[in-house]
Formats: sequence, structure tokens, C-alpha cells
Amino acid sequence: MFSSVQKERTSLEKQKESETREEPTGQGRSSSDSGRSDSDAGFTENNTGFKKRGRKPGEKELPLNHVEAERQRRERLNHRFYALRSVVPNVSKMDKASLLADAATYIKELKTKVNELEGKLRAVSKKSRISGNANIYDNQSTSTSTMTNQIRPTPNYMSNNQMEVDVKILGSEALVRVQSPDVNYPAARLMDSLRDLDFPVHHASVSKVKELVLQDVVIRVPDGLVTEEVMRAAIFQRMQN
Amino acid sequence: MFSSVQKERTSLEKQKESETREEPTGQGRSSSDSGRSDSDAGFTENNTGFKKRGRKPGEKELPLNHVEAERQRRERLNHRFYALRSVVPNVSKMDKASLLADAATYIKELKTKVNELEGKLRAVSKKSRISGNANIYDNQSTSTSTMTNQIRPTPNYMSNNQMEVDVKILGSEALVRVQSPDVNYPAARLMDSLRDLDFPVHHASVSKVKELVLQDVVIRVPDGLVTEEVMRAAIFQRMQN
DNA sequence: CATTACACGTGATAC
DNA sequence: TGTATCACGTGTAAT
Repeated sequence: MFSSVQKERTSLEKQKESETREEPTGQGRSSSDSGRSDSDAGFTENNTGFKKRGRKPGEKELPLNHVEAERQRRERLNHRFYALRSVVPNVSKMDKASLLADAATYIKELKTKVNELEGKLRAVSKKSRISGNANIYDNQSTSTSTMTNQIRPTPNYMSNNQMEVDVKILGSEALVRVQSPDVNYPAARLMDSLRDLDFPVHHASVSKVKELVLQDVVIRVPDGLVTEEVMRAAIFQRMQN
Repeated sequence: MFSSVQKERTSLEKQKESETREEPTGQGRSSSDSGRSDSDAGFTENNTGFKKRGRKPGEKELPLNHVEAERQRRERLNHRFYALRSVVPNVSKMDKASLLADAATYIKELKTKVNELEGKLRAVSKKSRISGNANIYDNQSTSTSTMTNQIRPTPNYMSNNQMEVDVKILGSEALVRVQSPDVNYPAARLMDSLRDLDFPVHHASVSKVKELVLQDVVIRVPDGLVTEEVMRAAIFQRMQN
């Protein structure tokens, strides 16, 4: 790994000049930071010990706070750099500048990729034109134009609609109950999921009540090879697509 | 260290530079690379005389190269920052740290979006996969075939290898009735077809009896814009895939 | 030996 | 009155 962060602690010794500044770091690699609200409040506290620590006369103590603030700022910046480095692939260079450049190019790549994927998806979803009204396959997140800057409200791509999936295994059969809002054709998605998982449908009932869709499906399952929770998670995950 | 001494000397210069420096509001950096090498060379050599305690003997004159290198590095880093800022949307904060954080979260968002889109695309393209009985029906004349749609004289070994689709329109709703052998997940195929055709499902019932699957679905249809036969043919055709 | 990169302290400076 | 951020020069390693 890189030893950039902890390195300068050694350089601190060269700091000499009285001020045995205690070491606040403890050197937290601490993996990804999520750095907000970093405390590390060790500043401005007077040295209590009998340890001779007298400030030189005429020294200002304003700057002492200043240097601490600046130190925190640097530390935060480095954490951000590290976080950014963790999400950008193939950054072999530990150079900060190259990291920034790679991040920028990577963002561009992702943008074009998203654009072409959206184009493909749109093209393939428009293959049927019987009733030329609204588009399927467009939940609220992907319809925005990507060329212009999009405001991102919240990181919500998969978790916005509340959906409930319940599975009960009864011998060689299982009862799958799904209730979800009536968006994006939940019946089709559920059946697709069951097909993906190779669960033959014995019986199914779909009812729309107000804006809620209730689905009860009886399927066949291999005897005792799968747990309810695994099935539930698998169905839930596949219904997101 | 000695920096304090030099600070007095350079403070004037710094103030001038800070005045000329662009500030966050303008941000119109406009390149200006390496235009300053001559200028700084001029001011560094400026200090002759009156400074008591001048350079120590044996002091290196290299440092001015060093400061220039560092200056270039800073400039390059700032260019990268600016470039990164140009590709990340909604960066209202001119803060460097926030820029890094926003860039990281933006990359994550783009990644999940790409994943989501790829999943959808895969799901869509998966509908056209063929697994068993896809081509046993010939569908070259779906629009002309009317009424009961008996396609093939089925092979002798399976007597019920045929599918029947019936549509009855009742006002703004329609009843779709499908009976087919239990091969290739007919429920998923029917729901996919209805999704393709933008027909919201109000109610659905799927029952497997012996080797036959019966499906009754109530859907919403645009009032009087389609005929039963058109709907029937469209559903039938799509269920072949 | 030079080149490159980094962290540090510090002055300046907006809000 | 702080409390942010920034750029700068400098010392220090590692290549």
C-alpha cells in the first residue's frame, strides 16, 4: 500500500522547536472515511502535565489553532482523495494529479456508457407501437436527459419504491406473496423473476386495489433445497430489473 | 525557521500576487500556464543588500528551481481540479474537498446506474431467447388469421401442443383468456406481452390443470382504439417469443 | 546529482 | 469577532 499519510509523522520530529506536539493521529488507515463530522478534538487543550511546556513569551496562540485547522483540512482532503481512489478503477499511479485526471476521464466514460445504454434500452422498448402512449421501462430515475446537468435529489436508484415480498414454503410448493405499487408492470416482473429462477407456476392471482397490486403465486420448488429467505431475496432482487 | 525572515521580504510580492489571483467567483482560470517563470525569477533575485543576515554561506541556490517545480505542480493540480469540476454536475460548492466528495458519490451513482441499465437490457434481451417450442408455430400470417387459431396439426406424441388466445373488450376494459400447455413459462410470456403492449393489468388468474395452463386477465385498454382481433393477434404473436 | 511528490506551517482573505 | 479555504515557500523522502 501507500505510505503517504503516515509518512510525515516522522517529519514531525524535525519539527523540533520545543512543542512536543502530541500525536493525535494514531494513524488511522480506517479504510473509507465517510469523512464528515470528523472530531479529533485534541486542540486548544492546555498541556496539563508537569512536563515543561511553557510557551515562549510573546508567542501568539492564535496561530496554533490555525495550524490545527489547516491540519484538519489537509487530513480531510486526503481522506477524500483516498475515497475517490477507491471508486476509480485501475489507478495504478499513486499520484494525486493522475488520480484526478483518471477520475475525470472515468466519469466521462461512464457518462457515455450510460447514454448509449439508455439509447439501446429506449430503442428496444419502443419496438412495439400499438398504443403510442407512455413508455414502459421508464421508472422515474432514468428518464432524465443526461447531456444536461441533472440535479440528483437523493441516491435513489433501487430503493425508492417500497415493495414487499413474502415466501412460505410448504413441502414441495411455495406461496409467494408480493405487494407493490402499480408501477412498471409488477406482474410481468414477478413472472419474469420466477422464470429466471426456474420456478414453475401452479397458480397465480393478481389483483389491483387502488394503487396497490397484490400478487399471490403458488410455485413448485425443489424439495428442501432452498430457504424462504433465499427465495425471497432472489425474487426481490430480480424484480428490481 | 528562517521563513519568517523571508516572509518579510516576500510579503509584498505575495500581496500583489494575491490581488492578481482570480477568486472563486470568477473561476475563469483561463490557462496561463508557465507564464510566470520569468516574473518569479525576477523577484527572487531581487533581494540584494540591506537584508542583514542574508544567505548563509554555502546556501544552495537550487531552491528557486524547487519553488518553480512546486509551483508547476500546484498549477497542474489546480487544472486537474478544474477539469474534474467541469465533468461533475451540480457542484455548486467551489470547495475542493466537496468537489472530491461529490465526484466520488457521482461515480458511485453512475456505476449503479450502469449496472441497473445493463440489468434491464439483459432482462429485455432475454425475452427473445428460445428454449423449447418457439418455432413450432408459424407466425407469418398473424394478421390474417382470424378466430380460432389452430396452427399446427400437433405431433402425435403431445396432443395439446397448442395455444388459444381470446379477447373480449368490455368498455374500457378487456378480458384476455389464454390456454396453453405448460411449457416455457406461459404466465411470464403473457405478462411480458401485456407489458410490451402497454396494457395495465387489473386482475389476473393463472391456474394449472393437468398439463394445461389457463390464464384469465383483465386489462385496461384505450377506449375504442383497438379491436379484439388486433389485440388477440398482437398478444398471440408476442407470446411466441 | 536531479526530479517528483508530498506535508507542513504560514500569511492572506472571504463570510 | 471567529472560522472557513486557499496559495505559497520550504523541508524531506523516494525514484
